[in-house]
Amino acid sequence: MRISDLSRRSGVSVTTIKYYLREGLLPPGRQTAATQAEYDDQHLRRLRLIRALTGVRGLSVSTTREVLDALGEHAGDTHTLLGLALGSVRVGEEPAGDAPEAGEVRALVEELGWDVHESAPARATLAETLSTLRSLGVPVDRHTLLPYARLAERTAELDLGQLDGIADPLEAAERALLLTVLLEPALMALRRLAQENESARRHAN
Amino acid sequence: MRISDLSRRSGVSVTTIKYYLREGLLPPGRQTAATQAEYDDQHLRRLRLIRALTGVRGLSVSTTREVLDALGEHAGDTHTLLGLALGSVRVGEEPAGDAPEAGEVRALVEELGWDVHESAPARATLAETLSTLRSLGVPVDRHTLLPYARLAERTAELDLGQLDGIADPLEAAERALLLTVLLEPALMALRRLAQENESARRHAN
DNA sequence: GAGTATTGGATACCTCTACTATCTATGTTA
DNA sequence: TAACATAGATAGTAGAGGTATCCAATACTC
Repeated sequence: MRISDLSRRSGVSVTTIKYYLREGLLPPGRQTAATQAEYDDQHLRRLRLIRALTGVRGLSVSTTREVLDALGEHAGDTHTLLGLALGSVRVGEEPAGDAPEAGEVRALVEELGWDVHESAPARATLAETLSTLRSLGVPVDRHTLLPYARLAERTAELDLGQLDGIADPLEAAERALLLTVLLEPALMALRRLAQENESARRHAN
Repeated sequence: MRISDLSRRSGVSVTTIKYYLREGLLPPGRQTAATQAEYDDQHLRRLRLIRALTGVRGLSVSTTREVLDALGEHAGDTHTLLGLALGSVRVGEEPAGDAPEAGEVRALVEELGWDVHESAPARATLAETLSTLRSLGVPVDRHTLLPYARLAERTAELDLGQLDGIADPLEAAERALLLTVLLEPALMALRRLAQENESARRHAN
């Protein structure tokens, strides 16, 4: 398959594909001559994945590259991979600009009895959200978050349940990534609809 | 309060405040002379809100403006307001580029017994996600989403429960907005941590 | 085997977003 | 009254995410 075929079958322009190649999102094709290279179904699949992550979820090109690199490196290690996706990716070490709420997040995690890495970026996200909401006068603390966390546990069970029975580790890793990242807007959309419904119910009384 | 005080107390530079004024994110101050205007605590509050929406949640300036406008217009109408936030805002009419999955989303909503607007943008988000995941070979349908939706119902109950006992309608509207939009990254962070925990549990067996 | 089209690779350019800087006429403050 | 702040206008900037063009080498088409 040449670049024009790849373009036609993916709906992505040749210049954009070249851009992705330059940016290292897409691995180079197999060179058959000085000005010719062969691409295969892996490339097509990767290209669709790129468009899904940048389009649906709005990941930046550089974040997408990190996620895809991690996918390749940790293909056998679904457990590690699950900690890597989303905007809060930061595969390497992060600055960790500690919010004062970090301790409260730790207490929450302890109360939940969760076994999660101390360095998980999601912890910082939680602390930052708590801090921001409080500065705006919204009273939230770990007791507010606890019931949400219990629901998150059940969500995670559903997520992991969907990976059962996938033998190929690369495929399992890729599916984990897709379910984690691409399902996010869908879950938020469901929440929005549920809020509307719940609001209607309450006003009906 | 003059613009420099507003800047100092909010941590936002004077030039950026001027930019927000120009863009209509921040209402103009009360003019006291040709080159002087007074700002008050409302402006400070609004400014903090702007930074929270654009910073934490990453909303664009134009989306933020739409959300804030909606906040003012529908202050008394929390029910309507709840349908407006997030990246999928689109307060006005949207193009509605129907995915073929729209019918499936309708069936799901019906099965759930939810009372939600036919035009809710979250429906399109769901349909688009289904479509994208399928094109990548992930088998998802409304039966997959149903248990997630049940959890979303319980999340929405928690959300709405936090608005109880707020008398002032503008305040209730603002809090609804904050909880809907700013809690999103936190909920996704909880899900990530829960996934990690669940993954660890399963591997321990 | 000639002529036309396509390709990989390099470089320049473009559009949009979110600011940032500068200028001017007017005000305020010490 | 001199130094400094302010509103409002206009222009400039940096980064992201492409897009367009050029070139020499190669591949199909007759």
